[in-house]
Amino acid sequence: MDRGPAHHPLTMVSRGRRLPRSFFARDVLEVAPDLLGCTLSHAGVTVRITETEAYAGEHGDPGSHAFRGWTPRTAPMFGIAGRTYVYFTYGMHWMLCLVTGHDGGAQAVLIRAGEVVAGQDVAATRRPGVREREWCRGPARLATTLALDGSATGRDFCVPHRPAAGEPIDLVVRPPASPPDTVRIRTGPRVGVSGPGGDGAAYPWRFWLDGESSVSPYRPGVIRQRRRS
DNA sequence: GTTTGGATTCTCT
DNA sequence: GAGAATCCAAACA
Repeated sequence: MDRGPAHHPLTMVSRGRRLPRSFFARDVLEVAPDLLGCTLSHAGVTVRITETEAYAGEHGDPGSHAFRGWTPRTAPMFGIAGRTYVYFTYGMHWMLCLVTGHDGGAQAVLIRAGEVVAGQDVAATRRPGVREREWCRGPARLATTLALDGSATGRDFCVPHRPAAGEPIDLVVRPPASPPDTVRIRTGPRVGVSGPGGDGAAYPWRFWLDGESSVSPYRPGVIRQRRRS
């Protein structure tokens, strides 16, 4: 398969249009790198995606939440591609995943980092005292800057949605403003995944744009010692 | 019912 | 670099 810009899937999508479900209904290992450079808009802030991670779902990926099968929390991952899976972790952080692959395959792309390209004034109010470069440097920071939490999980972002007062705010994923920069895409082990799923040789499923300052630093997964009470 | 550990971030040294 | 913060989902008895 030719992965050059001329035959890149994103060249088939009009600028400014949201990415169609067919873009997400592909294997997660194709979608994750293709999302680099795309923009994500929610609640008045637009972020250009610079780092993603692929999670292959129920079968064959021990690092995925879906590895143990369907649970109420992971239910959105088992739905159709083009929906969100927003989950809570470490007692304080929300993270955004985009569901991909065939229906029920439980594949998802974790959006790890990005660069704010619009709505800087809004972002600044959500990240007071934080330097702009750090606003979306890490999945939980990105979710905070985009005002994403559990109310956004399971939402279909492939269809236009005009929210009424009090309804969730629309989420939109659009293709890059310029042709995809496939040359700069790098791969490596996933961040913070403990156990076999964090094996970079078996699962080099983290993708980022080389040279981007917003890309989060790599940390291997660790088993934390529980605090004594 | 209890226990365990987490796809992280922030602060302090 | 080390350690703390924080609470939920899932596993287990």
